[in-house]
Amino acid sequence: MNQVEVFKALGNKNRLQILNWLKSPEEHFVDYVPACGDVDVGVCVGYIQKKSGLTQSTISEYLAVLNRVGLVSATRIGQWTYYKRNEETIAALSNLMDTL
Amino acid sequence: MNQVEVFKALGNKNRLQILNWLKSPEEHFVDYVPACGDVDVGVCVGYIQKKSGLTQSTISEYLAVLNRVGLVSATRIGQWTYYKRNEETIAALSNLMDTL
DNA sequence: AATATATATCGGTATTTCCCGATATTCCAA
DNA sequence: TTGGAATATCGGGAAATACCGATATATATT
Repeated sequence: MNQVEVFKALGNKNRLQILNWLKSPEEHFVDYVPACGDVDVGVCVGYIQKKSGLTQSTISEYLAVLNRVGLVSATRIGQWTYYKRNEETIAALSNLMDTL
Repeated sequence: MNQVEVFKALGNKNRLQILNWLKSPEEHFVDYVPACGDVDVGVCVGYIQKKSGLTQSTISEYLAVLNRVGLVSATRIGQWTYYKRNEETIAALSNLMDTL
């Protein structure tokens, strides 16, 4: 995990917001239904885009940033890409903060 | 504490480095001596500047940034300004990470 | 094959950040 | 009170980031 890059990714209110929304999709996304039955793959780009009010390209870019630094993971299913939090990285970062 | 601003402050390898050096000044700064007897006021700008290799103005600016977001605190004594980690903010951030 | 939908990528402008040199300010010492 | 030392602030060029619209790509439907 690249600390500096992770912090940069977190240094933006919209990305921070997205990360927060993804904590409880059912609460934040009206139309949300767990995508693959029992396997939770997260939330598709379109939902996040609508809720954010930013453009599709911007959100796609932001999700790519979060994905690149490992804060979320992506799953492509058909024409949708689902993003969900990568709790491992987030936990690792949390631990790292204790030794910052 | 402004999360976004704190993360921005942390999203720079030099500032992250400084914060790390300040964890154990006696270990990182050759000439370091606790400035005010038993009261630890931290490390003066000059020491940090020399170790970093960056210019005086840049370091002064970086320390101001860290100070503004509450990651360090400053104490002016005579012609020196001493900076030390603000463990309260750092701990608060660490806790906040758990609920990120 | 043609079309529609979801997402990614590209190109661009405005803003911010990085880091510098020069200058100002503050305090101390002679 | 003049000079020197430590730090802060100012002005700026280069690079990165924020966010957009337009276009490309991939998949699904007909």
